[in-house]
Amino acid sequence: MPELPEVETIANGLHKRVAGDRIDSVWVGNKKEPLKSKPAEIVRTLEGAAIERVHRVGKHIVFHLHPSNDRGAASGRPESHKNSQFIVHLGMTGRMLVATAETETAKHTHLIAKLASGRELRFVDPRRFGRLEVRQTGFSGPGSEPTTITQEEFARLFHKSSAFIKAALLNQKFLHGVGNIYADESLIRAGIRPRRRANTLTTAELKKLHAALQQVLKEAIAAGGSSVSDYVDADGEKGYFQIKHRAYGREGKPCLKCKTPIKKIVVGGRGTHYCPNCQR
DNA sequence: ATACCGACCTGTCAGC
DNA sequence: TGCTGACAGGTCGGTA
Repeated sequence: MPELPEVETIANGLHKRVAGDRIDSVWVGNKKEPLKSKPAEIVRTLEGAAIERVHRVGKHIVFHLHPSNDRGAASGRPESHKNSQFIVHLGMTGRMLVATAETETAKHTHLIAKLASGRELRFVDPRRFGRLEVRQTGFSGPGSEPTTITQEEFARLFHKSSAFIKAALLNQKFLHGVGNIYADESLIRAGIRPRRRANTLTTAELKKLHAALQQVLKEAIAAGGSSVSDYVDADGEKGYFQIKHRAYGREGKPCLKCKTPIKKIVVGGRGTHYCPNCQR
């Protein structure tokens, strides 16, 4: 499900709900896939920690933790606890829910953190492509932040890559947070074909792509932001509405600009939608 | 360095 | 209704 705008919406929603709360106890499931850190380390790091802040880095949700006075001090390792972070990647189907204790546990629940407020933070992920990790050091993500990168940095990033521009946009080591939908949507807005080699884009085209990407992400975040609360409810994503896609999922439908049917091809193993007329 | 492909998993949906 | 196969918004590792 989630790309940058969705993760941003979810992270903001989580921040509103659980910042200031404290994790009293943690249950971790026995499936190993979603766990990037050892279960015992996740439990040790989370239990007793206060949630200071929740925000998005790339496609990751980052919980900044803070040892609580009693347990952190009593455990004798307040320093190691100081900058710990709980990092969640939702993969394709992951969800972080804030539920009441009475809410029935959904199938494929892999982690439950009981909060001091009586509520629970639950990680549910049927496909188990998501990842849960704890760190004692800061996490800055694998690449640059697409929402804030300058046009110059953006151009520098792609200038030397001979990869298809679509693949380059998806490469999290360049920009983190851009997924399949917004890669397609930024390319159609910029009028650039997905199979163009990144290093063949002119300065003007890179400029257009940079603007298109930031614009489409901004619009999508704004759309998601209006339904923040629903996203992390136990009921899931009801109420979330997406921006109008111009390319993604519109194979065979007329281009909104020139009526040419949108084409679908595969680039880098991902379904890729574009307008053969508008994109060059 | 890059492209392609399978693998990792489960759910859903179209088609028969 | 039930089965099968294709496909899904993500990432990794192997191979050419």
